[in-house]
Amino acid sequence: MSHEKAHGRTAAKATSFDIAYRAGVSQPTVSRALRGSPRVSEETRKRVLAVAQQLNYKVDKNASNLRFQRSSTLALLIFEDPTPDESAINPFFVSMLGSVTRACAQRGYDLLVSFQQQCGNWHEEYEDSRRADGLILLGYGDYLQYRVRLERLTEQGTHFVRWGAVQTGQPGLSIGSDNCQGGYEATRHLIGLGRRQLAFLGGASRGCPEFLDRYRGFLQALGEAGLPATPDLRVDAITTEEAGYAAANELLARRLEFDAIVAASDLIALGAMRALQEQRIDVPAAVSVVGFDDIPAAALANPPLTTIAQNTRLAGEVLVDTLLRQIRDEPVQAQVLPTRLVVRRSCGASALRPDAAS
Amino acid sequence: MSHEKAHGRTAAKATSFDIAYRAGVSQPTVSRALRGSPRVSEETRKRVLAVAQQLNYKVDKNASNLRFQRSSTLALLIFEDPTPDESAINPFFVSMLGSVTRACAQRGYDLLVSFQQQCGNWHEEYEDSRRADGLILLGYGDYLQYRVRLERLTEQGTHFVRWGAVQTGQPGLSIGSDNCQGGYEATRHLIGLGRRQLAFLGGASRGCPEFLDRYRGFLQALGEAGLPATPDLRVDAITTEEAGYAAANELLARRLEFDAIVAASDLIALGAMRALQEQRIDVPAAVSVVGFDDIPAAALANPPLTTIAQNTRLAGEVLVDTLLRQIRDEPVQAQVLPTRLVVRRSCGASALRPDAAS
DNA sequence: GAAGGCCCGGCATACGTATTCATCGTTTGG
DNA sequence: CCAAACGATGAATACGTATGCCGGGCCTTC
Repeated sequence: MSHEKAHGRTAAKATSFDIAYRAGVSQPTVSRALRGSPRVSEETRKRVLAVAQQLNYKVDKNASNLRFQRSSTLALLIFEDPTPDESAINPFFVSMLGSVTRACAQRGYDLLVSFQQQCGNWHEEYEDSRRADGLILLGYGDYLQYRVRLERLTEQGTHFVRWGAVQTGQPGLSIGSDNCQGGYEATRHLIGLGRRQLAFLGGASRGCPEFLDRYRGFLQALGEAGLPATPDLRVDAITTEEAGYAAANELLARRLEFDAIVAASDLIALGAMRALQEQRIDVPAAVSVVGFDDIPAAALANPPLTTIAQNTRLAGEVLVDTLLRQIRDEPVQAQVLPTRLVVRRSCGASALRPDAAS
Repeated sequence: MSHEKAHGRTAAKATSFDIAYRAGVSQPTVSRALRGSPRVSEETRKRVLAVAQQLNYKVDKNASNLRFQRSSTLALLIFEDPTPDESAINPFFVSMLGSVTRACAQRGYDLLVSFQQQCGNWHEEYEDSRRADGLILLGYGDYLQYRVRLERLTEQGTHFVRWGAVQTGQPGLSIGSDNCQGGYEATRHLIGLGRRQLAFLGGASRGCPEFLDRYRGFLQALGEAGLPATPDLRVDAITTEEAGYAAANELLARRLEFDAIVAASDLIALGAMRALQEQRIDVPAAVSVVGFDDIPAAALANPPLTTIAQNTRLAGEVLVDTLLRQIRDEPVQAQVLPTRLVVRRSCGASALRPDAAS
């Protein structure tokens, strides 16, 4: 009956030996009883469980993991371009983080989260030391040295999945949204609203394959509609609000006619809207704007931003499931997830004309 | 020289015994050499390190933790009111997450992240099973059952720190911003701009102590300026954009004069701005708005939102350091962190008159 | 009535590391 | 020249769990 609650601090955590002693059985029997082995009688199991609960016993994860040669933990590594403000995390990644976290929890895995500078020897730190059974890599890749690292990971037999553009020849396994489809849908929507002179903001110069795919979709939609692709209506930008602002101003400085902007990300789109509004250009009356990602700020913007939503919830689950399958040596494959057009006011769908909704 | 890189998958990870064998020493010597014990000669150490590097050896965290009876891991538990969209995480918590993550990494600790439903037996799951050495609790507390849990944690001797309002009589240790000071600064700023009829959006009915403190600061500033506190100019709201929108509409429905709104959080403020703009009420010309938290969307809003910034970077460090001290049984104490007024356009500082900046 | 099968549970051990204690060889002081 | 001190290393063991193997009862069956 003595609960061993010392004065303020519990003396020592109960072990399976303690349970065994009080239940009048051996330690292996305790282990079997708790793990539901059929080799222990129902009566004994009940007794053991009762004692375990009474002593507030919990299996020591370290010992258990050591025995099992695993960690029942996954690691989520988020790569970001070094930002001035360390706490400003790309909102899209945040959404993924929440989704991955929940997917892990549902499957009985813990999740280790780490933000990585582009440098550093992260590739050695996690699975090698058995802190995690596998890695989830999140980030727009700087494909120069990044790729080399991925190759080392595969060499070492590390289990990992990567979020990003699905390309052939990539080392390792990639899961990503159908960026091309997303860019296509966004563009087609604008064309359906009567827009004819479309600009694209978001770069390929840094080689971000996601943005490149979105641009491909943009071009495809233009082509299908018989509209010309004007190279000068495309401006480079990385995915920050400031870059979007600068890109839009650059676009304005070129003094070309345009009545719509497809931005490669919501942050770019928001920056662009700010630039337009500063110049008293009405969104959406004069220029329609569409973003990509559906970050929280998109819905809060003024006007609310039409955008292409990525299914982060599904993405998290697919990432985790794929990784777990890989860990269990089951067959796995790259996967492309569908996107969804979210119509809000920045494209002027209601103001212009309500057709062309698919 | 044989690297043991099998075909695609490394046969088995190297252990300290493998290193020992190849270096011609015993396993304990390897351990000592790697941990920098002075009891091993410099020559032996070099030999061991060389072999370890060659075999890509990493200390097995599970075994090491088992031996040390710790996990070198902290757990961050984020509590949220159940939201419809699971991936919509309160942006302020996200900022804290980033900060805590970095603070942990700097101190050699791993971070386990978990989002918690308000129910569930999380309090038993982490430290009891040695998955984490301590807990960081983040969330606006529902202080009904929440408090009971905290008391159980202290009873069990679990190490934890809580982010939130610092109150006497709280079980456990709390770190939080000076919410009262923040509310005071925000209000005084508005008064300094000539505003005289100030409304407050954000509830105390649900007993959120943070909001209550912000309201106290609001009242204090009003009192000092000799302005009356009109009870009807206060509307309840939880911290979502929708709640802010609803609260502002409720306020408008009361048909009272007001020329400024102090919102208990940025999300509430953004919702309120949306409601005002829908009614063609100009922000900041007709009504100044101030928020609280400085979430990313605040800067992106139109007009950009004046707000009270919490020092999340400092907060993360203090949380982690305090927790680590507590784990090491060093003396610790609750701490209140300063806030900072961030002036943007929603309060009309530039438009009205540029005085009263402190 | 004896042999075999089955059900339960205990004994021994392995997982990989870090520390305590003992050992062995060497150096130094008397 | 011997003893004591010292420095470097190895042997043994503990951390807590999970499982292979074995043994002891009890029931069944011929």
